[in-house]
Amino acid sequence: MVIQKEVDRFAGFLQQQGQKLTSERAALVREIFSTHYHFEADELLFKMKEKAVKISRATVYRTLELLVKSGMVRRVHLGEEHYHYEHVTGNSHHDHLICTTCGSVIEFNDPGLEERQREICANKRFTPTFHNLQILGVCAACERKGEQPDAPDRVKMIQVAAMQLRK
Amino acid sequence: MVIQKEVDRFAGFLQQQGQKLTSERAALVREIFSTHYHFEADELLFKMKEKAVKISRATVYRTLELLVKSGMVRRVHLGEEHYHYEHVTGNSHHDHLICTTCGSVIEFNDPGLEERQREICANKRFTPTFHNLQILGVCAACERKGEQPDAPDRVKMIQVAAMQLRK
DNA sequence: TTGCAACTGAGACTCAGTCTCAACTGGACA
DNA sequence: TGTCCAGTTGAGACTGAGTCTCAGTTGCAA
Repeated sequence: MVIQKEVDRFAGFLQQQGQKLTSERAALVREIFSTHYHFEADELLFKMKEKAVKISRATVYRTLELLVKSGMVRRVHLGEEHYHYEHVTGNSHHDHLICTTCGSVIEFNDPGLEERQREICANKRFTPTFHNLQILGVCAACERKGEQPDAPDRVKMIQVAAMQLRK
Repeated sequence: MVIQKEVDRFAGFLQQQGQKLTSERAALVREIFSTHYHFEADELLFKMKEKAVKISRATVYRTLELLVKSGMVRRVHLGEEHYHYEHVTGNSHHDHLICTTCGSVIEFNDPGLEERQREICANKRFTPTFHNLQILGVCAACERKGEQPDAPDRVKMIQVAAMQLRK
């Protein structure tokens, strides 16, 4: 099973660091790699509570940090909000088109763009390690519907749920 | 004087909105357009206190919002931290190379890169309105010195100052 | 068993940014 | 002048994402 492979990969990383794979950490890895691609820390916390898996906020953040360290998860800024995370499958770096109307995120990878960036860095004698490109705009579906920009329902829902969790 | 031109431009925008140019707003515009290019809200607050100009945190944020609305200032993410702002002179859009060692920010504008992005959007039937590209890495000076990544002193200094301000 | 390091949850804390509200300002009008 | 009123201000409370602390738990090796 693909997800188990990711759990094992994480276990290997932890072992290297003299750390352990606990049931909480395994559950988080499974959740991250099974259902969603881009997610927020609070969203993850909410999903775990929903599934009656008892995990604290601190553990979620701690595990995300370890996953980022291991290279299995990446921290990204989507639009102007707080952090989002995305899991990394293989080595495929990609960038994001973000619809400001419905909040949907389209990923893309363009070798030409990457090559041009390398040239720019070379010209400026800058050694790049990572880059982050977001293009904000309106997706084809919203363009057709002619909808006005608004906070997407999914985001609102998660925010409300997260607030209730904290009480 | 160039700065006065910016103050007048902001006054014109405010008038359009049925709002007024107060001495606090003018002082903030002068500060923003006179000395620094990229700045943080707290850094601005600190500079105003240094100059014995009494302006509250709320007013700083309110004025920044108005400046962003007017198109004279842009909100950007540099690296992984909170918001930064930069003032917009003319229409020159640009992107950022961010040195993770010394924290310096190098701006660049590359028409080829912009063109490639437009092509990608066209392919995906996505209508772009704005984009945001940060390339993280090590600048030439730090590469020469062979320094280790660290939080830049300037940033630390501002953080300490901002904390003391809040007391 | 015991010792010990890694780990956990609960909740306090931090900090950038927002909101609220009473007080102030300055122009319009009587 | 006086007063009305919309726009603005500062002080400080509040919000929410993320971090830190600490006492209790777990699980492995000796």
